Amino acid sequence: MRRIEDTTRRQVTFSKRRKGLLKKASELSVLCDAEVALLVFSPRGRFFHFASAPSLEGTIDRYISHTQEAPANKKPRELTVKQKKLMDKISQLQQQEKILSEENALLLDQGKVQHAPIGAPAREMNQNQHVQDIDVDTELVIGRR
Amino acid sequence: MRRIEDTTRRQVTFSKRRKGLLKKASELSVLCDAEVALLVFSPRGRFFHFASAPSLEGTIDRYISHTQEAPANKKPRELTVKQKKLMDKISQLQQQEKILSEENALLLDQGKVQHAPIGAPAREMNQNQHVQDIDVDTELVIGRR
DNA sequence: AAATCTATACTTAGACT
DNA sequence: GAGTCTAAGTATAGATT
Repeated sequence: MRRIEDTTRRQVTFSKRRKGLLKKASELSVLCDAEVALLVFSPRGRFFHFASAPSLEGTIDRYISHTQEAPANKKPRELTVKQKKLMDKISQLQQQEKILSEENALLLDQGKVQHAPIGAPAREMNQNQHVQDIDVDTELVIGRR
Repeated sequence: MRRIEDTTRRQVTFSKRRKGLLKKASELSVLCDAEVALLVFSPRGRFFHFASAPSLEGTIDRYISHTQEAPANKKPRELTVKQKKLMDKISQLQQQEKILSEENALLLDQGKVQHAPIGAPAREMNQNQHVQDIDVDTELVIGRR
């Protein structure tokens, strides 16, 4: 099976098979109670799709969630530099969050009890400021239309 | 055309038609030089897919870019699904951090207490549950483990 | 580009392994 | 669950409008 070289024949075949594929996708979802999403870009960039769920985005989101639950096959070597930066940012934020949580817990404790717990005061408060800001453009976050 | 009620028949049909659908998706992409992505969730949540492009996420990204109309809004053309997830996670963490910071400031002000030593385990601080946890695979984090 | 027609190839339900 | 077989139904290439 090869690409159809004749442009006219290819376009006609694309139209016919696309229609058939969409129909079969629909049938699978109905007969078998499956959630099906189909995305097709023509060679010239026109977009066609089918989604059995109320929205295509819904199924895409489900896929995204699904992949998050399967961490086993992820390889760090596939990551782009940008993604590394984002994950460093996450690490940093998680660290800050941990520090703030601990601090809050202690403050709450002090409020109830009359004195601070007798723990080793390892760090100072303004240690928080020492966490370097990683310059990730979080303006980009929106993403889901 | 209706859902097949008999469980065994439905499962067999799902298996057969799924295979046929994936094949036809592949054929369309090859014969007509189209970019095709197919996502299928079985009734029990198992995931199957086909992608003619190197990755399913690539086609999803193309769709996302495609739906982003306005050029006025500077949209990331190359935003991958992974990056989307990471940035969602960052948003979430930033939100949590803000909440914690405010709470912290409030506690300091109210109690007029000294800076607390850091390091005690955080307890009973998880009233912040209204921030929904986005399940990003932080196993991917590099160089922090 | 799309609709119709038709011969043929392909897919598939059901039964069985 | 997956592979095989087969009859019957379906999809589709090519021609035509």
